[in-house]
Parts: sequence; C-alpha cells; structure tokens
Amino acid sequence: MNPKKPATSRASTRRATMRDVASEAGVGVKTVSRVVNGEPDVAESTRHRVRAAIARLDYRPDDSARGLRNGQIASIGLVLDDATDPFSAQLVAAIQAEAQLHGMLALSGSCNEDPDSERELSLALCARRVRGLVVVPAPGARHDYLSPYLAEGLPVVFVDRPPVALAADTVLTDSRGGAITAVRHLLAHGHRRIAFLGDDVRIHTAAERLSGYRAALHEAGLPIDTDLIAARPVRDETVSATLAAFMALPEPPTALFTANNRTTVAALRALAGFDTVPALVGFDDFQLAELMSPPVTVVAQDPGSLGETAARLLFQRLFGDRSPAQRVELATRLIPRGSGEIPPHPTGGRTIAVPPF
Amino acid sequence: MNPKKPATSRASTRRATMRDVASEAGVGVKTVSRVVNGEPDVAESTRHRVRAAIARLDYRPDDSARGLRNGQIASIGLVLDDATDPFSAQLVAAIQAEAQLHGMLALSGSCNEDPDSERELSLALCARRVRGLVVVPAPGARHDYLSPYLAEGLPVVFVDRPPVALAADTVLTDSRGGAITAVRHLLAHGHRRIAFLGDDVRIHTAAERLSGYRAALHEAGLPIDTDLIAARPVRDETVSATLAAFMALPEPPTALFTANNRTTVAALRALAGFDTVPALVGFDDFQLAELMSPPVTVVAQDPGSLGETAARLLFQRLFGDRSPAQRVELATRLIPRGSGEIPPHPTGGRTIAVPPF
DNA sequence: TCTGTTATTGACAACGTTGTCAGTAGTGCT
DNA sequence: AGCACTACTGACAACGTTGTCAATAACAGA
Repeated sequence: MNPKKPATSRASTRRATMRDVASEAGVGVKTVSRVVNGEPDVAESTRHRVRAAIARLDYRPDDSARGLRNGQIASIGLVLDDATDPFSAQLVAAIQAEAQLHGMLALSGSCNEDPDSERELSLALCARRVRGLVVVPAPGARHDYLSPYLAEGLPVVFVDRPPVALAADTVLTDSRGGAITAVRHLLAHGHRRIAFLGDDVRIHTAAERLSGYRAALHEAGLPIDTDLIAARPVRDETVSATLAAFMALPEPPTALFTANNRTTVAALRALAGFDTVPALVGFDDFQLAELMSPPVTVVAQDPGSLGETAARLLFQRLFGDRSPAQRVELATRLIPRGSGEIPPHPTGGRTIAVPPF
Repeated sequence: MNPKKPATSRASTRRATMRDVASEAGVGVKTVSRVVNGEPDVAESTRHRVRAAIARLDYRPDDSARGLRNGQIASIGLVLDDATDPFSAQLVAAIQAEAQLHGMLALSGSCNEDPDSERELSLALCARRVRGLVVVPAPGARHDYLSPYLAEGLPVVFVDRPPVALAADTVLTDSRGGAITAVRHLLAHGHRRIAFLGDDVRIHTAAERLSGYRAALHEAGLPIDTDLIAARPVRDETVSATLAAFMALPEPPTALFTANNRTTVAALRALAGFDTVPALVGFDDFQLAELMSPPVTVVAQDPGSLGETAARLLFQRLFGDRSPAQRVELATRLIPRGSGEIPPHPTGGRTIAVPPF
C-alpha cells in the first residue's frame, strides 16, 4: 500500500522549492513568488538574480501547492463517453488546443457510456479542483449531481448531448435538422420507402435524428412505417441482421438513412455482401467515405468546431461571463458523393459492378 | 487577470472540508482522514458517524491538498504527438483504462509533433506532480530534460518511438520486422520494383520501416533504387505528386509499400484517379480497409496493446520494480485482403473495374 | 489493585505556495 | 529638515490534508 521506499534516496535529489531559490538568490520567498508569477514591483536587478537562481536549481513551481493556495488548478476536466471514437479524439484535440491558449491542460477520462462512471469521473475531476468541466453525457445519465458545483461557480459545458435535470451551457450539432436534410435529399431523389437505422433513442442525438426522419417523411405526406425503423445499440451483427430483415420485406426500402458514424460503417460492411444496394445517406462524415463504391453521401458534423465552441464558452465563463446558460446548435453540411443520389430500384436496390476481388 | 469576484458569494456555498466533517461528526480531523482513506484502527461506530457526516455535507477530499501533502497526485501524465490521430485515441483509451484500475486519471496533452512543445508539456505535467509519465516522442526531440525526474524516481515510459539521449522503458511496434514482412509478401507475389512511401526519417518508426524495406530487398538480392523511395512528411498533395512521379518512371514500380496509416490513405486517394493500380501493402490497419477496391492488405499493429503494455510497465514501476529499463517490441500481423496479392503488371499496375460513380 | 497491552483518538506540524500587511529605503516637495 | 509618497521587500498566516506521536480508555493478567 505504501511503496515509498525511495524517500531517503530522493532526499538528495529533492526537487527545488521556492525556499531553495530564495536562499540561493538571497531574497525572500515572496519575492521569488512575484518573479515566478510575473508580478510587477520587483526591481529589475532582483528579478535577474532570481531568474538566474531558478535556472541554476532548475526550479519548477509545484502545482499542487498552487492549487491548494488558490483553490484551483490550471486544468480543465474532460469527461468523454467513449475515448476510442475518432469523434472524441477530434473533440479532445480541439478543446486541448483552446485550453493551451490559456495555459491550461486537460484532465480527461472516459466513462464508456456508463452513467455511474460518468458521475464518478466528473466528481473526481471536481475534487481535483479543475477550473471547469466539459462533459459528453453518457446515455441515461442525470446531471443534478453537478448542481452544487455549478452553484459554487464552476463552469460546466455539455457537448454533443444536453444535460438532464440541470441547466447549463450546451453545444450540440443540429441533429434533427441534419436528419431532415438527409431524408429530404433522399425524397428529392424519388425515394418513398426510406429506412432508418440508428442508435438507442436514450441517446439524445439518436432520438433527435429519428425525430427529424419522421418530420421529413411527415412533411412529404408519407406514412411512418415502423417496419423500416431500427433504433438500437450499434453492433455489426445487429445492423447486418436488421438490413437483411429490411430487404426481406414485401416492399423493401429503396433508401437507407444511417443515423451515426458507426451505423453507417456497419451498414456498409453488411451491404458489401449484397449485389444490389439501396441509396444511402449517413449522419457523420468518416475517413475514406469518398472512396467507397459508391462514395458515401453524408450529412457531416464538425467535432472540431463542437470542441472549440465548447471550450470558448467555458473560458468566457471563466473570464466572468455570468449570462444565463446558452444552448448552441451547430449546423450540419450535406456532402453528396453518390450513394445518396442513387434512384429508387424496385427490388430495393440497384445492381452495381462488383469489384474484381 | 484576476476575475475572482464571486469569492464572497461563494463563501456561503463553500466546499466542505475535513474540519467541517469533523465538527459535524464530533470527532477530530485526523479521524475523518482515517475514515476517508480506509485506514484501520477506527471504531465501527465512529466510522459510521463520520460516513454519515460526509454524506450530509457532500464532502469530497481536495486532491490538491493531498497532492501537496503526499508529494504526488493520483494521476499519470500523457504526452501525445497528435491527439486527432485515431492511433492516439486508442492509445489513450487503453492507458486510461489501465490507470482507472488503480484509481488514477490521465492528464493529457498533445504537442502536435513539436519537440519544444513536447518538452513544455512534459515538464508541466511533472510540475503537477503526476505519478508517472507516458510519452509519445515528437520527431526530433531529445529527452535528457527528463533525467532529473527519472533520477527522482518518476517512472517514464515511451511509446511508439524510443527516447533520445535517455535510458527509459520503451514500448514499440516492431516496425522493421513489419516492414520486412510487408515487402517479403510483395516479393513473394512476384514483384521486383517495389516503391517505398513513408514519413520523414527523423521519426523513428519511419526510419525503421525504411530500413526493413531495404533489408527485405537486400535479402532478395535486389538493388535499392532511390527513385522508388520517398520519405517525407505526409500530405495528400505530396503523396499524389510522388505517386505520379513513380508512375512516370521508365520502369514504374509494380507494387507500393506505404509505411503508415496516413500515407496509405493518401495513396488510396491518389490511386483513385488511376485506371490501373499497383499492388499495395500498408503499414497500420484502418477502418474500412476491407471495403476498398481492392481491399487493402496491411501489416497491422495494435495501438490498444501498445497502450496497455506501456501502462502496465508504468504501474509495475510505481509498485516498486527497480529493474533496468526495458524495451518491449510488439509483433505486427499481416492481413492479406487483396491489394497486396495483385501480381506485377508491366505498365506499373493492373486494370481494375472502375466503380460506376 | 496495579501493570502492561491494545484499541482508539486527536493535537500538531508540515507539505509549497501566495495574499496581507508592515517595514525599509529612496525620492521629491515644502 | 520634515513630510508624504513611491518602490521594493519579506515575515507570516493560511489553504486542506496526512504522518507523527502522545494521550486516553478499556481490558486482561497478576
């Protein structure tokens, strides 16, 4: 439990403290503190002596002590739902870049879609006295556990999914709008039987996209056929089975709207076995979409902007912005590449050239 | 500079401290500390009273104070070269998962391939008194700046690329071996003009892969034709231009070895414009490789194992392992999918069916 | 009853930093 | 010279926690 044996051997190489620097430079600790923090009211000569001492001793201020004294550390917390997702990677990168501009680091953790884990992680970050929190909510989580911290003045920004039971800044992609765009696009190409393949509706974005799908159909005066709707957690096998079921229907869909990245990719894998393919529009862009056969039409969102916007909002709050909680929705962008422009085909797809392998 | 106005309003909602809990429970602070840390020698009744008080006040220990007192915080530092890379994402996820098993969080930052930035980031993490450091070195960086911390007993593990001017634990993919496997595979399919497309050789993995390429050719008794070697930073345009130059040679290559993920993808984009394609083996697997036309043969490495191994090594060190620095090399795995099994074609490629879009 | 032992507890100092405040020296003004 | 003022400096306390150590109670054995 306490493997701190090297304490003795470390005494010799002890890390230099402000005291050490102070005595090395022949000044008081407070003066060193002033120099380190770039405060005014230090004579130029003193400043130089202190800097020299700092360099000689290779002194670095201890952030734990600073954190204790100041009540905060120079870091922001990041709670992700799934760190392996490329979406998360871009989000993190954008947030870190923004944080770095303010001399802060990001403390991050992944909760793997588990609400309890999300809560534990967030609270652990609060215990570390981060300056602010960016949270990608786990499906099914409530967020009132954060209200004491919010009341204390801790800025919290939710990304990609809105908080539940809590009013706080939120940055979202316009999922419903994006879904409407996608389905309208398919409708415009003559499709009337359009299937929906998406994630569990407990995930906010999934629900919104389904809602957009319904709205677009409704607006076109088409009925909602629940046989054409599959909203369940994404795995390659489930998507494959669902697609097979769709195609076995008396009136199979001629087009597919896949409501997120992973679903789209899973659908592509499943469709690779077919010799005719339905039209397809996916939500989320992904690497190599343009090299698929046919190239995949998508409604793209921008994780980078999402992260940047969230971080900016957080720092605005840190700089004193006390206006009411905002909700920002970022627009999506339709990128037609081919798969979404396939016309309807009576057997639920269209024959395409099978690659020679 | 100091927007700490809400100090007054926060006083009312001050975070509870051990003192508060102690007086609430009618015990001494040290007893609360004992309960919080699960130490023995606390009467069961006292323990209950303290726990109740903790729950009532919603007390959470302050990690800055703990860090100050203990000289360490319950976090490990993570220095990445490029956080947007899916490779990094998987690495981070694996390391975080391992850290979580030990109740630690990961403090991470990305240095965007800049050596100075890598140094600053690492030192910032040391200043935060992380328990250990996992570093993906930036190209061109030296690491002797870490030796004082190593001497202090801070465990540091390098991943993906070895440290320069420092002896420390290192976890790598067997790049040279993987490259040899890739090139041998192409040779076995009859290729004699094999081009190399890789990254800047200042990056260790890039150099190793080039070395493996040379070794495999040499072992087959083939000459090294520098016209067929391009080792420079990867961008879509450079790869495209390089490929065009290759194909314009009097004796164009019949096969391509692309030495990393991004190069492979860039090459695929460039090749999409051609009506005949050379054989291709890429280093690194990537999403949808199996759905390309032709499906892409790769030598795969496993970022997850890389991260897990590194984290395990780090925690071994934290638990007192003082053995000399290790260097672990993880094996690669050849995944034949089609593109690597194309036979040589006199015009430097082979006619393939062009997809109908 | 007295002594030794164990179980339980809390007072106190220290970790490294920074805000407060009082002190010193120098300067300009009357 | 006396005064106010500025520029600079450092002693000290405090931030919230935990290791040290001494104190107390309880209890068994003699």
